[in-house]
Amino acid sequence: MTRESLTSTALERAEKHCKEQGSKLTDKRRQVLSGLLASEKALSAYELSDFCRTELGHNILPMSVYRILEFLEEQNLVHRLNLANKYVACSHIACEHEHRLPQFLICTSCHRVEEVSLPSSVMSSIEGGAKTAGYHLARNQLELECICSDCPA
Amino acid sequence: MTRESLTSTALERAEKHCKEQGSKLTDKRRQVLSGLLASEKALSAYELSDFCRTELGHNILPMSVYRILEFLEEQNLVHRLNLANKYVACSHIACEHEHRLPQFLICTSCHRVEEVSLPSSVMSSIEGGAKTAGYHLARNQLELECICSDCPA
DNA sequence: TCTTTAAATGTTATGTTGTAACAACAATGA
DNA sequence: TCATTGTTGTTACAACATAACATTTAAAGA
Repeated sequence: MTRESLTSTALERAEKHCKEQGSKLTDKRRQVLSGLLASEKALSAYELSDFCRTELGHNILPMSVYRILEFLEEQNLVHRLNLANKYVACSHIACEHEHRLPQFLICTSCHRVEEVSLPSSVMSSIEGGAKTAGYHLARNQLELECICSDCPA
Repeated sequence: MTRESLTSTALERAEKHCKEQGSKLTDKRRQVLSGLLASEKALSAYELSDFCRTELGHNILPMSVYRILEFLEEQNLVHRLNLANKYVACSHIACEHEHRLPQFLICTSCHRVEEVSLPSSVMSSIEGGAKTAGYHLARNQLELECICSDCPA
């Protein structure tokens, strides 16, 4: 399947998903989401604003991008990477997977991001380690600084 | 042992450590490090500049704090938390432990930080998961968003 | 000791990221 | 139509981080 058709499938699904939640995927929101879907790598809000303008011809100021990303994140359509202060589209919008807790491998060199699911045994043993120290996980989202196979070590 | 004596022990060790590396723990660097040691929680460079001035009477501008933190991080005397953009003193300066790969439990509510060591089996299984996806870990530093026992869930 | 050099810190300016507050506009339902 | 709510536009500003260059301090050699 081409990237374009994947994107349009994802946008359809996203629209349907929003409708089910009683909210709307407006034009601007669709533009921001399609920007993220079109990007190979994680983008900051400012980068995404630039990307939408220069690559897609959509003029969306950074402030709006922030608001829209916040909305999309609530809808689980995008993920915020706290380690990089950047955003990625959820890689499961266009597929039928049930939504699992996401873990991210972030290439610190080229900012490519892979969304994976580590074995639940790993997550539970991390949770156990935290509990021993008197903490509990606030968020089952793991972000790992990596180097991807395309980048020199 | 009191907090003060722990701090002075840590400063002695830090000075010795720097000497061995052929570098120097200058007055300013000592002041910044003692600020971090005195703080209960992770601090940003600006917060640390304020803390040094108001609590310790040391006037160190943020620009200098950044430079000094960079130095201290190279010496493994402080750790930078990318998840929070803040810094903590290494909790093993004053003890004789061999230095292990650090993992951090960060309370997102009060910013207290616990430096722990998860079982190496956990780390290797994470590493394995990354490898499967064609990535390898750039940094064996794990940062987890948590809630500590003092904060309401 | 004096001089030269390098390292550390001071200073100013500016770039980047993120949020607050309010105005304008659009969609919806009574 | 009018009132209400949600969305986007606009301006201002706060917080975080770095660049460039000046000044001071420390170290090393003549």
